[in-house]
Amino acid sequence: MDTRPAYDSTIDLLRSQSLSSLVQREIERLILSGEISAGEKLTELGVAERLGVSRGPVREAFRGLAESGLVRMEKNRGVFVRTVAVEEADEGFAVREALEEMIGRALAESITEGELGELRALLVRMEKAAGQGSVDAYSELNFRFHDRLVALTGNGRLAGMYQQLVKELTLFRRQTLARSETLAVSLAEHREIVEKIASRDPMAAGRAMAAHVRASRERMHESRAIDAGEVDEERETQREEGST
Amino acid sequence: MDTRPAYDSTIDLLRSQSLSSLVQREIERLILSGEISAGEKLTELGVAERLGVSRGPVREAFRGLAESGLVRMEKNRGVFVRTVAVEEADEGFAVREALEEMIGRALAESITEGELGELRALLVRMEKAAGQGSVDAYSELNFRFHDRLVALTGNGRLAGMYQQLVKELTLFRRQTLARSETLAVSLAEHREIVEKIASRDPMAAGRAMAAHVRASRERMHESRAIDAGEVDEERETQREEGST
DNA sequence: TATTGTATATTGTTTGACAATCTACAACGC
DNA sequence: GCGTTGTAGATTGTCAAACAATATACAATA
Repeated sequence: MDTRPAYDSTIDLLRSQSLSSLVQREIERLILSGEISAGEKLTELGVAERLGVSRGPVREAFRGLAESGLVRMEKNRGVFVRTVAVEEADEGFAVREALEEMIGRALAESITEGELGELRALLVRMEKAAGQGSVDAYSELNFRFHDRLVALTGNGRLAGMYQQLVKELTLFRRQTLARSETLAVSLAEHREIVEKIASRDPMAAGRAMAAHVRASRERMHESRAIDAGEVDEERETQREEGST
Repeated sequence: MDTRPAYDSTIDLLRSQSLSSLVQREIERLILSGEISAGEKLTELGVAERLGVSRGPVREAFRGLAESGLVRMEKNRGVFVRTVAVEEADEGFAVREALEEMIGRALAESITEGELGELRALLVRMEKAAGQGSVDAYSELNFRFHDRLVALTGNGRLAGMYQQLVKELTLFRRQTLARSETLAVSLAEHREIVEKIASRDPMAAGRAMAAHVRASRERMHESRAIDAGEVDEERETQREEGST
């Protein structure tokens, strides 16, 4: 009865992964990609039918998502995709600043020439995307850049917390640097980061990372201010979120 | 706000909390208090009968606990209380160092005289406990001290991540500074922290916090080394963990 | 001794059931 | 008209029973 393309090799996957985990990951994907928007209510039956499973695994997935902060469960009312207020986003940015500073310091001491080359290759691609004003491509590379940095530290716990934070901030707004004017600025900051890491100066690298996060947060606030001005009568939760 | 013994008015609680949440919190308590020890296998039926509920809520609780990192789920094998290797604990300490540094910096800029008094009162009690060589009392106060610090930052996200980390480190070893000889050293570090925060020097306060975490990690390693020497033929997972 | 087979326990998932609660809406009284 | 009350329907929270799939322990076999 259920021959949809996306769920073909389900059998193989179920040999190693529980169905609940797959459901959880799928819902997470739907949320982070924006196919399910913030604030939206999720019904057990609705998700269960959409994915072709029963209520049980869906309930379990909900609990996992709630624990990771992507949804909010209200007893007898349902689960809602979490909405992140700007104040919460600021808190997240503050923590991220501390983590990125730590990443910068660590990498300045441990990075290899090969890894530096990898980062510089990413920079080249970011430069190209920025030159073309391609916000989507740049954002994707930007994400990859930071993800790679934290991975290079070799600290799994750090990477886990970092990604948890990024998910939340993604939830807040999927286009932090939506304006193509800011791409060049952002790119320069990334160059500075790589440069400081390459100089093997932990404090300088940490400062560059922290400064970048602070600047990102500022850009986020500016974007918000601009949007608020344009829309004027702003109804934040209902506004259409542009696709990426 | 919630000063009831524990299981007084279960009915009231169920009005606002789902049974799964309560089960999850109870299992978490059992784990962190050591009543369930690291590495132990938890069966759905066993926990369900122990708490007088059915398998469903227990499964959900397990998923929540797995997401928060306290248990590990292996498909078709069961859930196990997570064991934290020393390498993982080190990763945790590294992240905690970054977070505590952030806390120190923030508090140096925002703390009030009243809050400082509160911290100094805690220091007095810690001094007393250290003087009596009461490791248990000191550890408890130590925990309260740091918990209070992060709360004073007003950054909820930071507090959340911090507590998540502390839970994991608790899981690793419930007695980090088990040796009464180190209490005085630890106390001095805490005094230094309060002093630097009081001096309103963010960088100095951050450094004091970071240094304290590094020293704590060192003490943890020393304790381990001593234990290993005593036990010699060390079988880490089976060794008796001292109460508290 | 190593391998294979088998019994048992546990997990993973489904289904059905039902009480509790929320939500929306209609009926009612003022 | 407007606030209150009542009711119906939907959804959640929990339980229970069932069964396939898998893991584990142990016996049988080569």
